[in-house]
Amino acid sequence: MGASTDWREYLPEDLPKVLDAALQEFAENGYHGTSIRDIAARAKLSVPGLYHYHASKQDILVALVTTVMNDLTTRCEAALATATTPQDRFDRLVECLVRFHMFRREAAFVAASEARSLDPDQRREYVASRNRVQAMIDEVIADGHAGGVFATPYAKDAGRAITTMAIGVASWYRADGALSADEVVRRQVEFARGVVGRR
Amino acid sequence: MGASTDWREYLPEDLPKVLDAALQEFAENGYHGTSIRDIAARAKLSVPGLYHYHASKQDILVALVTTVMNDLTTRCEAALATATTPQDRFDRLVECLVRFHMFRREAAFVAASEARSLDPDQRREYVASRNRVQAMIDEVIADGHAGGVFATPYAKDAGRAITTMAIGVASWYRADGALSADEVVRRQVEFARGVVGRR
Amino acid sequence: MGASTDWREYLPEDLPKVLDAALQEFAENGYHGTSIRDIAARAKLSVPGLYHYHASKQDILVALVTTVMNDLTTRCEAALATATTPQDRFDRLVECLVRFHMFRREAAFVAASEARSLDPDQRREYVASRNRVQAMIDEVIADGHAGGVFATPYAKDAGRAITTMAIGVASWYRADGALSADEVVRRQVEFARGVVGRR
Amino acid sequence: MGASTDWREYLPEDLPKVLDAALQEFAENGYHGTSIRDIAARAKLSVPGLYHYHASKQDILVALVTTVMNDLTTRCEAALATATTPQDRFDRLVECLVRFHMFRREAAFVAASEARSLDPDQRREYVASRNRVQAMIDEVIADGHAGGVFATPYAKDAGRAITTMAIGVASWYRADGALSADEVVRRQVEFARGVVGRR
DNA sequence: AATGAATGAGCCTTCATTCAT
DNA sequence: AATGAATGAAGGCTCATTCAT
Repeated sequence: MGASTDWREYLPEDLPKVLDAALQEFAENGYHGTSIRDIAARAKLSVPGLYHYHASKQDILVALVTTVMNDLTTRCEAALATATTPQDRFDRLVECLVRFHMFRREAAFVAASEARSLDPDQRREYVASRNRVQAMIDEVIADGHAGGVFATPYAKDAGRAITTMAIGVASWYRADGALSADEVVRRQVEFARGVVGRR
Repeated sequence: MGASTDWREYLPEDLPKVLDAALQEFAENGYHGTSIRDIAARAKLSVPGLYHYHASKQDILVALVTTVMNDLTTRCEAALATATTPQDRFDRLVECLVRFHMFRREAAFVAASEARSLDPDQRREYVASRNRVQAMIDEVIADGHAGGVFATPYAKDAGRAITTMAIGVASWYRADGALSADEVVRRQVEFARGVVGRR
Repeated sequence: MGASTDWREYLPEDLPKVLDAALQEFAENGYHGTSIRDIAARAKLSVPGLYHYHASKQDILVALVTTVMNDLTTRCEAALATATTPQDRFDRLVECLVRFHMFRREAAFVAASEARSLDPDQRREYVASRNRVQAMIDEVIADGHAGGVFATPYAKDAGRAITTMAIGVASWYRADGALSADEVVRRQVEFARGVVGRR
Repeated sequence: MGASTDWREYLPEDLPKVLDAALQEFAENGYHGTSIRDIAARAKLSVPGLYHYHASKQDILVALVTTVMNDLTTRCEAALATATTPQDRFDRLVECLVRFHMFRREAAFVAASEARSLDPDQRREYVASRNRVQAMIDEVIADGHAGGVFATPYAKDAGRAITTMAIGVASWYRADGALSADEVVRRQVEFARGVVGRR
């Protein structure tokens, strides 16, 4: 399978059952609103059974966030890999961000909203990860501006606006919504293009 | 004081000390991550002293969210009140949303992120409130499109994208940042204009 | 009004409003199940307003129990005062006990059930009071047996059985029940006579 | 072991340690006067250790009351089972009631005095249970009256008086008292016989 | 005489976590 | 590998009581 298509493909998430259970619970009630017993119950495990897989509640959040961010980073890199023109790179990266927040809804949402519940060290790693993705889009926009393609000279602000929009998609998108996934993507990309402007 | 300028003015937030303390704590650690003792300590009160003012932890969150949403709604209505052309209405509403999320940062953030921690009834009220604001922007965009001013036919999607962006500002804006407040507003309005497009 | 009829007469209880409120609450929920706020609310007083009348919650219970026991003792003495024959003394004393537990239902019940919630000193006084009444009936029965009127040689056991029965009346008697008060009294006296036996 | 003697036999109560601890505490200080910490301490458990066995303080009371009432009901039925004549049935039932309140002193006392601390549903069940026992004695007395054995036509009132007396025994009986257990029983049965009268 | 505000101590319950079996 | 039993710490909340006004 070519790397150029990989980043668009979303198989049903295949998390270990503990992480899957934790993901659902964290998405619904937040990290602090979820007890280890809630997770164990959802995973159909006894509490000590759960500790067999993970050393602590924090450890579960870390595993989850790490998995999500790795997935996102890998896909973003793949999305950029095969594109050459700034416009192409921009379009693909935005599409990648949007798709990720559509098809990895809960995971993306939990990572974004529960990052603050991470212990300092892990939070730093998360932030670094986020920043890496943010840097990709900032750079693409700056390049596009330098290349006379994008109007906005505020690459960083525009980049932040665009990632914010993409993250927001995780809050409302449902697979069974009125629009097809591709149409949702198309519109979001169009909005993002509007943010950077044409020259 | 003219109603037309009111919505731009942000005096230092003047919450009762308990609500102020709760606001800071919720903003930093979330509703479930904050204990009633944390709030009492920050408010320099004993725990029962706190219960003298509020019947429960949930009650505090409700008071907070209600205050925020009333403030936001009132300002948005004021922002629209004196404007007539679609473009003007759009610009003012976006400016209003952005300013609110800049100068009522914590409150806006807490309302948005802890709505899920509200009891069902209060959550419904919050959602209704949110929807009222959302309807304002959707309508302005739809009007602008009908009037040949805005390019996008996707009023609802664009509206959602724009409020998402505005909410996002609450996550990073700091009064002591590099840009002046007015410059931040200017750029965000420009991005929002890009989302709906010119015709 | 002659002392000989006094002990049969029960005007509507005329307790100070705080004691009355406390009485109802203690009767319904017990001393430990009642909060000072419950009492204040029922008495339509603020909490400090209540402390204006009584130094403590315990103080209220003491006032209540003391009042009840004084009333009971006085009535029992009055009931015995005008009677001469053992049978007469027995009948009147039993009638007095029964009536008291009918018409001072809550008070008698609270005194009996919450004596254990009294501080040691007050508890001792209560017990002494109870014992005084108990001694009256025991003595009457013993006299009756010595005089060849009552069959039972177990004055103390019979006395205890009879007071127990009388106290029990407070648990079920209602002024609006099927039987007239006098009929209830008549039957209870008959049972008591059965306990001591005829000779 | 013959069913006919079973109901007279009282082995040392063999409650689970938590229930046993709760029983002693409730007997001494009442339900509301007892804290979960008191129970845990007496049971030599930590507080959460206690919650491993029971879901709540109320749950403990329910378990206790249910156990007591089942025991009482079973014994009363057994006591009646082998008797045929009204007098025999009466004697045995009274003996059974008295013995129960002697040898299950605390439990019987707690059930009777803390029924009001039960949640409404459980209270209803308790009352139903009590009523079942009450109905047994009422019926026996009524039968005896109909059969010309007992004088009293007031079966229900007499029944109530007798159960009241029996319950009262729980308040004062001590195994190390002056009288033998059998003598206590004998006297109480004699009193009860007096209440219903001979014909 | 009466009240709003306040508190130390304690309430029942649940937390994340561990350990013997 | 899996579970029942256990715990120190902390959760939200209420207690009886006091004091400034």
